Amino acid sequence: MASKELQAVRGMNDIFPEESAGWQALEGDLRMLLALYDYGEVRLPLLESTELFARAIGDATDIVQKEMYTFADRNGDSLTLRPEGTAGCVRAAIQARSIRGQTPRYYYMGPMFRHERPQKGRYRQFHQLGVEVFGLPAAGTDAEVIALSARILRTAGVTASLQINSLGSPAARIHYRTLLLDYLRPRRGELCADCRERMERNPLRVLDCKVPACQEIARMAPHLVDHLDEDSAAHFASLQSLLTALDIPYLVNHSLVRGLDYYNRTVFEWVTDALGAQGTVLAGGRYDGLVAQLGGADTPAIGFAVGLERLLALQALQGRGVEAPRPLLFIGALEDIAVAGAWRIAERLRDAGISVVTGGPATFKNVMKQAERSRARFQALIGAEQIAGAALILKEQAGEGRWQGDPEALYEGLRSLGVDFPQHAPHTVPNFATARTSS
RNA sequence: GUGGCUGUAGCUCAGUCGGUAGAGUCCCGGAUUGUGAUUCCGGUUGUCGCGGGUUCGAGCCCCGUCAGCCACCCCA
Repeated sequence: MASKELQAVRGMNDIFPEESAGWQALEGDLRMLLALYDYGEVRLPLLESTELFARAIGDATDIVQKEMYTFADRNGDSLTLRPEGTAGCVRAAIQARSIRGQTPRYYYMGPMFRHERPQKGRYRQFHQLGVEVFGLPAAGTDAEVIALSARILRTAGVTASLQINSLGSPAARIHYRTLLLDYLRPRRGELCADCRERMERNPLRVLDCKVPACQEIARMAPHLVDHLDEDSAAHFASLQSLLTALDIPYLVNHSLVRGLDYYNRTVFEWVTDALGAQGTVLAGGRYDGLVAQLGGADTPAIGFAVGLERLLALQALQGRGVEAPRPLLFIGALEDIAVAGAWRIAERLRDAGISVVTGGPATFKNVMKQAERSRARFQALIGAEQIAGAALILKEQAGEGRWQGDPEALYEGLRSLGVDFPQHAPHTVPNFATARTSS
């Protein structure tokens, strides 16, 4: 009896080999870049206590208000699938006491979850690379973190533009907020309904409303950067001169305020108009108060996150595809009697690091079709004749290369056609690993 | 959470006024071939996204629902 076909949860995607090859290439490039800046990977739980996100991100934010996957554990605890990575990373750093007297640079890569309506560049399960630096308050750190973000985009081959702003100290922000409200209140009637709502919840958000009338009002509003505390103003000025020195072009966007409560001073975003409404590909900022707020020692920090789906989408748009890896050799058995011999040869070649895909037994024509479909660089067919001692033909599928000889000597045949050994070798180094293992 | 568009074969798509499920491609088996060709024969291409309703009769009309896409909101 046929039952209803099961399908993935809305907004959660399966990634098959044609695509995962591109993911792996990107992830590999990212890890290489992170090593250049001495970042170490932290692998964090996908699930945290709901309270962590409520405290870190802010009770009034959209993420906490309506976008979290929250449910009760069997013992009644409220748990939440992480909607972003910073909160969990800070919690982990505090818990491990890893930031006492240290200045670690961490990164993590993996899925995040937000219950929003899916659309282009926005999914309910999506993937981010996040980086966080602890214990370094100076603007030089901000500049280096932004330089890393620029290098990531450059290496990925995507073009986007950098926007920066400063939110100042929490006190300066509160002061500015009252100034802004004083400015907005007489013009309340000209604002859209959303913005009248924003005036109550988060007045800074009025500044980047898309409604023309609101933009008009926002353009004349007092600028946050004109009302920074002295230290934050100096910090921001220092950052700008460092970016200039590093040849990183940027634009100061006075309406860039970010959606999470924990930011202070530097905030930045790399944006593009190539992805429809989801233009932010990488974003982050400084969050000097969060570690203390979550119970750790007072520790400055800064970080950012890149959306991997958006990065890959931009790469695809800009023609930077990655071809799925193909096997080196196809070995096809023609008759049943040839299977054992063919499989044994395949295993021996794999011992030598050669990637081999097998096919058959089937008719000659169909084995040839399988060979073509395998996308292997070389093919060799083994039939009853070869088992009985006849020579085997090794040929290059898309080229002219040919070799003929004993099936047992296929290794030599491949070498004579210019194949280097091994193609794949294990990465683990036994001596090093055992020396460091303590448990 | 709100709105618009779209769901028919593995894939790309037709389907008229409501009247018996279509094309191309791909795939599988076979004949010829005897190191990827051509030709020929045969086969599956399907709960028309799902569930109701109207009707003698629904792929088509109505309601609901699910999914995808796009936009709002918001964000990576």
